[in-house]
Amino acid sequence: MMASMPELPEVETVRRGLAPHIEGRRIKRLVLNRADLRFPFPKDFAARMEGAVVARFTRRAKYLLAEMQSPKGKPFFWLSHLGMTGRFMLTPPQATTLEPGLYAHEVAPPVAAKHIHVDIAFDDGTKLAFADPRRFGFMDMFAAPETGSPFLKHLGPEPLGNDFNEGVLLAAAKGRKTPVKNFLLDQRVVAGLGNIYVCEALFMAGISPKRKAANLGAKRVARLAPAIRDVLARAIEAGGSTLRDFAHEDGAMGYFQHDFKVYGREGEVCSAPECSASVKRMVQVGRSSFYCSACQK
DNA sequence: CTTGGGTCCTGTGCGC
DNA sequence: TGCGCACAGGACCCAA
Repeated sequence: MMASMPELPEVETVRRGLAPHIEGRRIKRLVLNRADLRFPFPKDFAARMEGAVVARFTRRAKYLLAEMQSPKGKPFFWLSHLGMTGRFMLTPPQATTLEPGLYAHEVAPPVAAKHIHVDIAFDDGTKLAFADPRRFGFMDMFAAPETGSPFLKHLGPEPLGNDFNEGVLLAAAKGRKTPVKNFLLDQRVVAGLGNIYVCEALFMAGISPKRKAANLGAKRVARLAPAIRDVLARAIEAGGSTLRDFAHEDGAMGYFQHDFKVYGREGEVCSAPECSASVKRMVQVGRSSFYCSACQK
């Protein structure tokens, strides 16, 4: 079993878990326990957040996006990125203790107090904390998405949305000399994939991570686009089941227990039927690629 | 425009 | 047993 890093499916699961608890609630108080995460918090972040209502809690790529309704000013957007180890922890109004792991995206021990960087209190008593030991996460604030934030400006299509298909992928791959692995990690091509799901999608599509994007060809792209969608959709389903499970047994929620086919399985026998090759690992763009050289061409 | 490399951060797990 | 180091990862930034 492997804890998974927050890529699109994990972020979506966090969104679904949190949305019903915070939508429509007003932030009474927000406390920053430090001035920065990966980047500094926006100027006057706490002051501008206080008093605002979370009108809608959405997602774009790996970003959580809250539409905030401010009584004293214009609506704005609050963006959060979980980085590698970022987690939101929710305490419902009646509860007295923080519930560590609730909506966390990975198997993790309780977070030390020193890693809790943001504390939010809502007007109904709901509390929300953001913890991130490695501080690869960050938050931002802006008036309009797409134009207002450097993080959203150049994002490609949502892989599960209507704007993503083989045609788009094929067009984007044209002339790209970079390996398909690097190509799919490029958020301008398709938004929300990370190292794990790129490895899995390429395995599912039978494509070598080393293949140049420009040399994919229509046939492989026709396998790749659905593979990307399938691998993400199934992971979201798995995340959804962890959300449902939590309602019945407390404690273990939000923990993904994905069964990856190649990721993290170096040396193991390939899971494809009839294939006896072993899963290989190599480094691309400074990150591990796991693949089966017999199945992926 | 494309591509590659450096940087940020810290807990974990390995080898010696 | 303890130390040092590679590794995990996303996204920005800069240079060529």
